[in-house]
Amino acid sequence: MQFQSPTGTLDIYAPESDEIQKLVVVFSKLVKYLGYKLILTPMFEDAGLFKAGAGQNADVVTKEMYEFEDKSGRHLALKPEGTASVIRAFVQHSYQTPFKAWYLSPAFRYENPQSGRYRQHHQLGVEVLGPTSYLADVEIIYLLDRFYKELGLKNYRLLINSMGHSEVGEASECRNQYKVVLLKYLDQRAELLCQDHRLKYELNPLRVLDCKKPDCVGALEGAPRLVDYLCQDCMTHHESVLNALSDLNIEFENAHNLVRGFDYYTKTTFEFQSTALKSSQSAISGGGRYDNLVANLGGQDVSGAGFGIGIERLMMALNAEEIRLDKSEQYDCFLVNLVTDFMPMKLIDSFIKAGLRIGYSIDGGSLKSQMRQANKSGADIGIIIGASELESASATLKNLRNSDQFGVSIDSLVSEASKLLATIREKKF
RNA sequence: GUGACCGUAGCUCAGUUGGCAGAGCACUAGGUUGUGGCCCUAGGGGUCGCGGGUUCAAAUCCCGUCGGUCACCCCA
Repeated sequence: MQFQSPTGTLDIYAPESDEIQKLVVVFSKLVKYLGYKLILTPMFEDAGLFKAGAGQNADVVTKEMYEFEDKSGRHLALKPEGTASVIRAFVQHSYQTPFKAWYLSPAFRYENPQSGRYRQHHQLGVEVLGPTSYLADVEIIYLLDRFYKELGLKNYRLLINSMGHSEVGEASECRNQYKVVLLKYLDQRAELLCQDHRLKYELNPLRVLDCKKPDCVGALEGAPRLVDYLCQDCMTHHESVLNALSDLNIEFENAHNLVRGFDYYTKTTFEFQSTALKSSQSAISGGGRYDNLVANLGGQDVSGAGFGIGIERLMMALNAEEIRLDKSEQYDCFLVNLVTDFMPMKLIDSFIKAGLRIGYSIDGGSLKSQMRQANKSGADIGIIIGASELESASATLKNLRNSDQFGVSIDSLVSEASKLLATIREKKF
């Protein structure tokens, strides 16, 4: 019986996994400079956590969540996004603020796969908990921009908006005031909206802003804009963020209709899009500020901000720009062993201790066959050990770039190999 | 959940009005004692996604199913 991976899931191996490894290393080094610590949280949580977090209006939670009961009837769900778990851990363990964490985590959503959309994908993300200042927003946006630049990504843009603030049941808050205005506007043009929203725009009028259908886009021309209804505090915050980004020479576009899918965002929301991607999923990261989320999940009144990067989408964007992150060959040296009772692991150990990557044929084979393997492996140096070499406690070192070869004693093999490698690389590169 | 297109060797694909399952690349082994890359020769590898139906005969036609790709909703 053969099995295959479930619909919408990916097996990722070299060379793609090499690039992902590299990308994670770049990211983890970068966030380390600003004090972020890695956090590992469970892949599944109480299903209620995500409902309380991302909200009842988020499709990701209401119709796309992998929910199940475990053997003792607990109602669990595979995490559809990264933030809720981190907040839950923060509250549960009473971590101190300012709290800065980064994560690498799979995320699961039961949706129909298409380009850039899978049932399991992977996210790199950060969360900053505690700070209320606009600087937190600026820092995480800076981080993303810096990250993309270090990867060599060029064709991307930053969309940014402010959602205002909105506490449960507080009609006076600026987002709620805007909602009333928008609703009034939509009421007058309901019949112009797309089929979907014509019926359900009242449920969550903000969602209509996000609609890409021509009907809705047309009906929204001249619609009131959220930024114009921000309260003083939200307005100042928003302007401070934008000014700081300008100061940092980080280009952005005001996206008055950018309303992200999770209910928890307040004030800043943003999205980075790849302009190199032709498919309809061009968002390569998204995030924002969430000042009520910690409290909503049972914690103190603690502000927060964070983002998630879709690794698969970032890979697509890198690919579209023809950026290869890890070009290195598999090995520096390749051991060709012709003596079946010579056990090579000791020799291999001495290469590893010297920091040299060494390949060898585990199952042996003819000289020709092992040389072919050496060639394919991309190694610069071949090390041949046969009966005659063993007799004289030596090995043959071969420069695979120009076919020169010479004998060296086993004792000096590692140092001679390093020396030869250095000369080859100096000439070649 | 909805819709369109597509499933033939590890990969990219050809396969005519239904008539013996193919190519290129990749892989393996050789090309005179122990030398890779180019070249030459040979070889291995396919229940034609799976199940049913029509037919003397199905990769080819019909139905179903699973998978993939892309799009909608929504999102990374």
